Amino acid sequence: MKFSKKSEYGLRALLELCETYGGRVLQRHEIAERQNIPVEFLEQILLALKRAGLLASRRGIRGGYSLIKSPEEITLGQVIRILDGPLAPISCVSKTAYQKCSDCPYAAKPSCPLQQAMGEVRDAIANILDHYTLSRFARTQPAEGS
Amino acid sequence: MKFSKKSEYGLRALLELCETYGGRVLQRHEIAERQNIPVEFLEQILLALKRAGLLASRRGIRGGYSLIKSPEEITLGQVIRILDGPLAPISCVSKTAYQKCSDCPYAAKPSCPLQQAMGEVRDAIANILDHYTLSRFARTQPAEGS
DNA sequence: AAAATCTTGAGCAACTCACTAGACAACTAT
DNA sequence: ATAGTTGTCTAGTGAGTTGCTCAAGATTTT
Repeated sequence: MKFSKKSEYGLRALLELCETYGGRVLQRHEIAERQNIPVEFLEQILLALKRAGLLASRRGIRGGYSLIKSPEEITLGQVIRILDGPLAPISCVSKTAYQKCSDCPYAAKPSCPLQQAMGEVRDAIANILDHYTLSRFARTQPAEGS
Repeated sequence: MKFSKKSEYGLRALLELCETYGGRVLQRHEIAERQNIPVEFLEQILLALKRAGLLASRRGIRGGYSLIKSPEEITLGQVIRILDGPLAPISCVSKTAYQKCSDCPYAAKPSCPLQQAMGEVRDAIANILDHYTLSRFARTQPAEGS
């Protein structure tokens, strides 16, 4: 039930991009250094987020990445689905990527115990992550005491 | 955020063992056939559940496996933790297997946005799975209509 | 003793994860 | 224009995990 470094890095990168939202662009190495992420790996992540429409980028000497959607409109659920795929713990309960399980003897029957239980889990996870906005996420500030 | 075949097979096997709880033992090939699980793989799973104290086994010609804890006392959370490890989506929020994240810049600070969000997810998952008993699980019967 | 079952441990192909490398495209300062 | 700096794309790779198989051994019943 782990979720990947890719999502973790992606969310941490967005934390940085939130701070400069509406202002200047950030270059990959700035984000990578501040968040301690391997720069080439980070790049793939930023590219994926760009293709999904969350980020814009500019090349060249004053280039970099910037958020183009408001942090209020982006949820952690969206980001994780972009980077990690569906949230559902097994694909027969996924709402975004449903797939009938082939080997389960209950697949044909009207109700499957596993589907019932995992459906509840899926809903609980989605309920949190799809309502957790990036702005709330970024607001959890590391109280810089010391 | 997937969880493994191992857990899925384990839970499906326990479904069978619930039905004969208090009665006769079940042999691995019986469970394997009914639930459509590769028999040698199933074996490893049953062994793990035995070592964890959920099952007893007997060798020899009238041998097999049987539940030794009441289905009321076993939760899906327990089973999944035995077979798949901790429920937490990242290890810095695990209650059963906590591990400080090494590369996160917030690790030293009093609060980490990721920890906050993932902690909520962990709690939600655990809250469902640690209260979902095997007996409730097995009660979700495939209404055999047809 | 023989047959059936569980037990243990090793092995393995396929896949995924986390990351790296390198060629290429675009922008911009001069 | 062009050199230099940045993002873009595609492919590759080593380590680890998943899902499963195989073979030899231990234990029980008949």
